[in-house]
Amino acid sequence: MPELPEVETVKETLKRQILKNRIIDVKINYPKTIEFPTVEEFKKQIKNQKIVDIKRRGKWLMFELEDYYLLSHLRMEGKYNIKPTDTIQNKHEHVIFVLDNKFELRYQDTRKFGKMHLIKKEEVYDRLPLSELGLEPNDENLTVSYLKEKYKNKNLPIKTVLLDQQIIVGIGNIYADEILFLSKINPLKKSKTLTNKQLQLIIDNTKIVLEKAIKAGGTTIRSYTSSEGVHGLFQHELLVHGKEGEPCKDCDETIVKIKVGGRGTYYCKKCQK
DNA sequence: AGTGCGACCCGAACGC
DNA sequence: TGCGTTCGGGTCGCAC
Repeated sequence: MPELPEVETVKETLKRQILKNRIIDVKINYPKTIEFPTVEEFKKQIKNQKIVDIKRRGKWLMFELEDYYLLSHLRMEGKYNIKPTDTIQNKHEHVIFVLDNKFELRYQDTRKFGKMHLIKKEEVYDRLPLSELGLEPNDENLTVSYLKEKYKNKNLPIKTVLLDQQIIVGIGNIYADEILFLSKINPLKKSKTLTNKQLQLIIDNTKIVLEKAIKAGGTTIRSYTSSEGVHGLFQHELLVHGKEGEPCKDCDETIVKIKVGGRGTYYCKKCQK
């Protein structure tokens, strides 16, 4: 389940592997992965493009090519494998980028939820999916007044708005629980009723949780070998998420699980009033 | 406009 | 080699 830290780790790993390689062909085994443009246009346009750089915006991986950006969202289970051309394809490798060095970059996604876009470089930030994204967690413009403005017309629980990628990018279901636990805020609390102090705590803890997870992703990533996938691991220490029935790390109260906006939500009733 | 929910997927976990 | 059902995760599209 890649969230921002996992995407960051994948980005760094791939940069060490495939920069400067040229895509000489692409095979698309599951066409619905390609969201834009059409599969035929996608194939035609990406052919013979060199991979110049790899970036990230929110949870989107951005392969910078010569004329295009290839945007790739891993959703829950997307990962990239780099394998020699003659390696048998496994059944979950849906998009195969044939490189000019006898290797292939293969997008593997068991759940088939991941999406790709191929967009002209000059347009990439001005059109979907990147145009609507909110601030990166480490953006200096992420302030209490920014959140106040964004939250003022919403009547939703803070847990729900933390997942809104149009406000802050990169927070997924797991990290949202962790951020609220550290901030001692009830996930059901309406976001527009939060105090300045609580909003500042959310900002601080968002940065802390995501940066810590990026570091953990960097240290636990499996190194690439020909038979192994390149993918982010999610192995850092979680405080509340998934801990239903276990004692709170702070007060020993039993962690409970509820649904907020349809999403499994874990919290401590005593610490997060 | 904001809000809620089903759809998209399939492996794992669960219930019997 | 048990089998059918439920769940979850991020995002979008649709209905209200």
